[in-house]
Formats: sequence, structure tokens, C-alpha cells
Amino acid sequence: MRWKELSSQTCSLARTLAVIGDRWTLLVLREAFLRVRRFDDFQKRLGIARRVLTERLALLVEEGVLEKRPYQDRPVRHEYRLTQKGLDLYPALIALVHWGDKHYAGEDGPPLIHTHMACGQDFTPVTTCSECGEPVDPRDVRVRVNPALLAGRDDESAA
Amino acid sequence: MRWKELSSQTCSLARTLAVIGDRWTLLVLREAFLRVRRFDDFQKRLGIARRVLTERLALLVEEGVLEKRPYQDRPVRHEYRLTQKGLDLYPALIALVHWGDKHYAGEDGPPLIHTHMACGQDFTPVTTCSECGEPVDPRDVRVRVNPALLAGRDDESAA
DNA sequence: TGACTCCGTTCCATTTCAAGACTCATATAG
DNA sequence: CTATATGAGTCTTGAAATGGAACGGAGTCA
Repeated sequence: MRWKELSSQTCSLARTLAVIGDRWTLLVLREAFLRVRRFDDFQKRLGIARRVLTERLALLVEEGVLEKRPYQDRPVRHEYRLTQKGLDLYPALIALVHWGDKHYAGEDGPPLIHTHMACGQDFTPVTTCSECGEPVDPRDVRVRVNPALLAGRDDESAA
Repeated sequence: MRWKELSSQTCSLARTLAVIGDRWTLLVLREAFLRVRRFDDFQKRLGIARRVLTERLALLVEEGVLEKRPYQDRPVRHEYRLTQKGLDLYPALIALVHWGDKHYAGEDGPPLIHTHMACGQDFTPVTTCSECGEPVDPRDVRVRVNPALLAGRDDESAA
């Protein structure tokens, strides 16, 4: 299966990965969440090949995850900002970071500390159920194919 | 930056990606969460090259995300199961799936529906603050370098 | 004028990947 | 006992992605 074919799968995970599931893309997004916005800043901070960065940014813009807007004329310069769709990736990003913190941080603790300004405290992310508000344990989740899509296929896909 | 070098970064996201940030790895894990356990099942369901699958499974086992255990002798056959560390990836996985559902599902809705057995309802994941329990908006989060690690470096990294 | 900045492009050698054939040990069918 | 099947890989080979470094161009600074 070629990478591009992923996006044609029914599975939402596959579709997501087709957009952001690249080695570099998530690191680019990390920087974006840290408020990096310019080509050269991304490039320097990540040490990514310029050609690859150009490509990734273009894809993210095309997908509507980032938005390219001029921040000055003459010479026209653009910055790349997260759109709402991009901001929606935050739960995924922070969950990945949290996993790394939990399993790979040394005894001094995680590299970064996150503060929730709404309550003023340092926090870790907790995935809860939209319905009952309780934390979700994967063993308590059952999955079924959306009946509306059963008009033909009998595959499942997606976790 | 080579792929392997990622794991030597301070950033938790980079370290996480060094383990699971591969095109195929997350799809393998998706299947694992769907209770797929055998080499050939992974292979057939994903259409992944056998060599790549061998490699990915070996890495996941080495990292302690999956556990390889025999389920029969003569011929010895193994199955790959998620460890607790693997189960800990659930929040990240489901966040990625949810993003795909939200932004790429057609009008019939997402491919899969998740039911939270604890409360009996279909749900979507919500990322909340471990301290106040409220949903987290990325704009409400500030990040700072863990002071315990400041003995030298002044980099930030990690979203 | 010459140096410098930002944002890309182009080129090439190296690495990684995908596909599919091949291996090998054990089972089962006929 | 021969043929076929299954699980779990390994090998080969050509295609694609990557890293690195140089190049370009538009405009500013001094």
C-alpha cells in the first residue's frame, strides 16, 4: 500500500495518518503549537531539509491544518498558523507527549510542564467520555461499524 | 536528522515518535486494539510487506509496547499482545481517530462507533485537565521547561 | 555596491521502503 | 507418502523519500 492510498481507506486513523502521519509533520506541528510560524524558524529548530519542509508545509496548508498568510509586503513574507482544524489536533499531540513523558522521562520528570491557565495548575491530559465524563479505559470500549455505512462493505478498520 | 536520532532528543514527542511514529506502526497498533494478535492476520488485514511487519513488531516488542508470547508449541506460534504500556497509547490513538472522524467523515458519520461500556453510551473522547477536570483548550495552555532539567540546556522542545 | 535575510529550488548520493518470490517447519487431506 | 496449507519469516530488487549543500531572487541595510 502506498502512502497516498491510505487516504482512500474508510478508516479514520488511516485518513488522519495520510495527513499528519509523517515523521516530520508531527514535529512541525509541535513547533506550530509552540508558536513557531516562519519557514526559517521551523527549519533551524528542526534541522529538517528545506525541501522536505517546503513539502510538508504545503501539504498541511492544502489540508487546511495550517494557513499561510502574509505578515508583510515587500518583500512578501508569509507565516504559517494553525487553523481551527489544526488546533483540533491538540488532544492527539498532547496525548503522544504525555505517553512519552510517562514512559521515557528520567527521574527529573518530563522535559516540559504544562499549565492549564483556566485553573492555574500544572496538569496532564486525561481522556474522558463525552457522555459520562469519566476517564476512558480501552478495555471498557466496544467498537462497531457505523450501520449507516453498511450498505455494502463489511470491513471494520479504525481503532 | 536521522530517524534513530529522534530518540535521543529531550522532547517527549520526539521520543514517542521514535517508537510509534512510523507510517505502519500506528496501523499495526490499531489492529492490536481491535484484538488482532497474529502475524498473518496483521499482514492480511493491512496488506503490509511481511518484512516491514516483522521489523515493526520486533521494535514494538523491544520497546515493551507489545508482548510476544507463544500460544502453542509444535509448531511454536506466537501472538502479539498489548502490554500496559501499549494500552497507555489508547488516548493518543483515539484522539487521532476522532480527528479523522471529525474532519474527514462523510455525511453518514464516522466509520466506527465507540461505546463506553462503563456508561453504556456511544461517545467521543474529550481531553480534560487532570486537576480541574475541565476540557482543555490549547489556547489555555502555557508551557515551561521543567526547572529540574535546566542544569545546562536552555532548549524547550515538546508541545 | 556589497552583505544580509527570508523563502524557497535544484541536484545528487544515501537510506528506507514496497512487493512479491522464496524458505522452512509442521499439519492435514487424500 | 504426496500434495497442499499455514504461520512466520527472509531475500532481492527497483522505486521513493531523505539529507546536505549549493543556488536564486526579492528586497533591505549601511
